[in-house]
Amino acid sequence: MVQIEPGQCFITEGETADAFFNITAGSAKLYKLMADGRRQITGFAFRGHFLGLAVSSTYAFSAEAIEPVRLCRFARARLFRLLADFPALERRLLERAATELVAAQEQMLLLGRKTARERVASFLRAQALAAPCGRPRAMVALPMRRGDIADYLGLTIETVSRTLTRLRAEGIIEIPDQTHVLLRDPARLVRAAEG
Amino acid sequence: MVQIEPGQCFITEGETADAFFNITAGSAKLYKLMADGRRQITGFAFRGHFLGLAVSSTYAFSAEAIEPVRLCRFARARLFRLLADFPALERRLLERAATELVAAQEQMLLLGRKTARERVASFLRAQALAAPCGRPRAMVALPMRRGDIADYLGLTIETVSRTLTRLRAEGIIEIPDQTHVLLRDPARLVRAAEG
DNA sequence: CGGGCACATTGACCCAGATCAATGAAACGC
DNA sequence: GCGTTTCATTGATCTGGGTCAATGTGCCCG
Repeated sequence: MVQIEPGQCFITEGETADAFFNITAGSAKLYKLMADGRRQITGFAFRGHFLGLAVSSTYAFSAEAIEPVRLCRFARARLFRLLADFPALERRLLERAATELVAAQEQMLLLGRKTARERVASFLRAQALAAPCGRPRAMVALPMRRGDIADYLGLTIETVSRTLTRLRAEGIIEIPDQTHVLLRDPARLVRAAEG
Repeated sequence: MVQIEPGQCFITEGETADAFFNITAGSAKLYKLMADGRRQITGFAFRGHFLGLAVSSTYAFSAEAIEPVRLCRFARARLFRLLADFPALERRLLERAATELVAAQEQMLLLGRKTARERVASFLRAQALAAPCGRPRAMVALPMRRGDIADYLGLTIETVSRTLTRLRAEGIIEIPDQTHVLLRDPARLVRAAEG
């Protein structure tokens, strides 16, 4: 059990993948960097997320805490022993991987084909649905910075900010503070997410 | 064992996911559609590829043959029996899923942050590496249409065409015919893929 | 309480790539 | 052999979102 403070990196792309993690609390961002500093956030991870299931010998992405993170760390060898002892775990990991693949495909559609407005609306919708608790909530927590949202949606900070402002002007959302968005008109948000 | 002709769709997004496929020959494109017809190709599938491992009850994407495809079709229940009988298969699927996740993350970086030139160069590079045979080849087969490449890279047909023309003008590639590209200067191609 | 810092918002302008519009160039049926 | 269809290429123009540049707005710490 390890505690990671906000801004601290606990997986680095390209390093030897000798461990496997399970987040038990907090939130983190997963990202890939290009040589010149361009960054793509490939996902956010919350409680229950498994990380570092690398097939290759090195990690394919980096991970950094957003809010304080607590995580269980397994050495790679120990993971394989666990998999051998508990077949149900392997099934569970396979299901998780399949779920993540579906999410990744949805994100490719977003990045490749959606407008800025559709991306931001889709993101807010997804955050509302994926929230730790069960059913979609009107109040969405955004623990990440605007720059993180931008790097997740393939946009710039300015475009994210302008788009949120426009959605607010249209009465679709409210922005009580920088880390929260209230979905005032979910139906129109869904329409904005499609086109 | 089923035979699918080019242009024929054998998985449809949203339909009940009652089967699981393994491609034994040919090539296919996997894609998601938006209501207004915008399309994102999330990947291409060749011999050996597993398809349709849906966690949810419906397929998350459609699949259509590019070249004639031969595939093994398993009913969902039969897959679960196979998984129970052959634990090695489950491990294999988990590895495949992890590999696909890594590829999906790389594609998110491409779609979110790379320029048109970098996307096309990255694509050619990846096709050279992923070719059915082992080591990277100079002659890359592109069985898909320009429109498929465009929808895979989040570009338009025109931009793909212009970018290929420019890479050829620079002496980085040759285009002997519409379905083949010869990598004349792999080192510069790699540089073009990064920035 | 007030200066400084980190982050977000807003405005003015620009450009990579989209769109619109011909023009090639294979492949096919007749 | 020769229209016809389909796909790719090329050119001209337009625009959504990027870039550059201030301007807010908390929040922390002395």
